[in-house]
Amino acid sequence: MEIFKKLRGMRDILPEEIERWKKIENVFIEVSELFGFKEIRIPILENKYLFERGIGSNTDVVMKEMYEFKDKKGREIALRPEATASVVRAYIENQIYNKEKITRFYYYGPMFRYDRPQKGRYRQFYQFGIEILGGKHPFFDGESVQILDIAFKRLNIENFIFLINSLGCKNCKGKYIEEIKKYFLANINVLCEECKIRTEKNPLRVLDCKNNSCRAILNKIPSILDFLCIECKVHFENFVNFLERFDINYKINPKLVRGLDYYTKTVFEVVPEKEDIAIAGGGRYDNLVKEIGGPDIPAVGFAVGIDRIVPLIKEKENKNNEIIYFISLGERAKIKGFEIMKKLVEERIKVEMDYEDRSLKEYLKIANKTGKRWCIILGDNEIDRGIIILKDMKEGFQEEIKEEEMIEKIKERIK
RNA sequence: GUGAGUGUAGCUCAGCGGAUAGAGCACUGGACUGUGGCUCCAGGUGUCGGGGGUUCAAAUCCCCUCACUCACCCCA
Repeated sequence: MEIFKKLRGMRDILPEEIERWKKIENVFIEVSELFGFKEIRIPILENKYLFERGIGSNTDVVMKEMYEFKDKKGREIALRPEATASVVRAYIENQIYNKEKITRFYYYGPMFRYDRPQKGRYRQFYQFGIEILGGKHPFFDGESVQILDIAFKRLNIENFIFLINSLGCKNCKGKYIEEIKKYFLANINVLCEECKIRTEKNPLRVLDCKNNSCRAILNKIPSILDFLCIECKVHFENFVNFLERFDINYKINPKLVRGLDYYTKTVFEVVPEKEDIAIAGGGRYDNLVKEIGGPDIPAVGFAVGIDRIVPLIKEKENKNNEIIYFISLGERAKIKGFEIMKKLVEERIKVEMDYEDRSLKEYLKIANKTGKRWCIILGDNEIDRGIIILKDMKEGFQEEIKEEEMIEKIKERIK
């Protein structure tokens, strides 16, 4: 018999880990909602060209990491590699810009990229993200960063830093690209193979190449920050001032470019200190809405990699100890026991029962091993006397409780 | 897509040409008949990832393949 195994890059998240996931999700949802964000749920499948147009057809994400296929009618479909393009599509399709000036969305769900799996990287991974549509003021950028900062701190993640940069608008970004392209062409023989291609297709990407010979010539390259037009420059300064004013731990990195084409002006990444894996990333995308067929509307947002946050959360509480383990001995006790169990459930008390015929000793072993603190023991003796036994596994203490007083007493004890 | 490492009991691993493949933990039963954890005793733990080759002899060496892990690329 063939044993089926999960697909490469996929994973099962088991109950003992779920508590941490839920905690993280809830913190991000809560903080976002406090800032007036509303949830949007978008499809996992989209027209493949939405991503090509939105993210950029020369990006790695689109070129080699997209799960794509044809459906039964031959339509070109892709599993979303990220959510921004979909959110913007929904924003345009539902004409939300006609309903409000500023739209604040948050989303949460699985994304798919056909990557080689490794630490903190999966083919199905989970992102929480926000998008603010309709605002061009740098404080919207600041707000995004602020939400991340508050959420991470609430999760007791302390040692992280925001790497920030500005890519400028269409004009200054374009001028800068021209400039560095000329420079790279002049030094083309020094560049690695990859970067020779990048010089043609996406010169910005050469900036964060880790190859030594490429890095050597990058030292002499002008900073993009010196190419910003007045508007972009002021925008960036205001953004930085915001970070200063609100005590955000940040560092300007003029080489930070990011792999998605739609970014303009502000870009940022959150990196835990002493690690070079980004746990969140985002920035402004003032041209994207127009690019995929909507009106000319500026926007900013971020995405957090939940898979990468989970290992940073320490606590691992055992939630099992709040479930009462109901031990019923014999057939009579099973029926009577289920009656009692139902009453407990109606009172919102967590309880579980094992209906197999086991000895009391075995039941207690199981309770102990699975970390239960409380057991209810019910056998013929107890039924005849109209009582139940409530046992505290932790203290090794047990008491007889009259059935009529049961709910009240149990609530009191297990509180 | 490129490179490196690892696949042996349910788990963590040892064994690295030689006999019937081992340890700890976990598991099952008993000492203890309706009272767990501690202790002691007894016991299954196995296609040695899969296929092929070399050899008198392969878990061990070689080739192929698959899976996992890590790194590069890129990203969350």
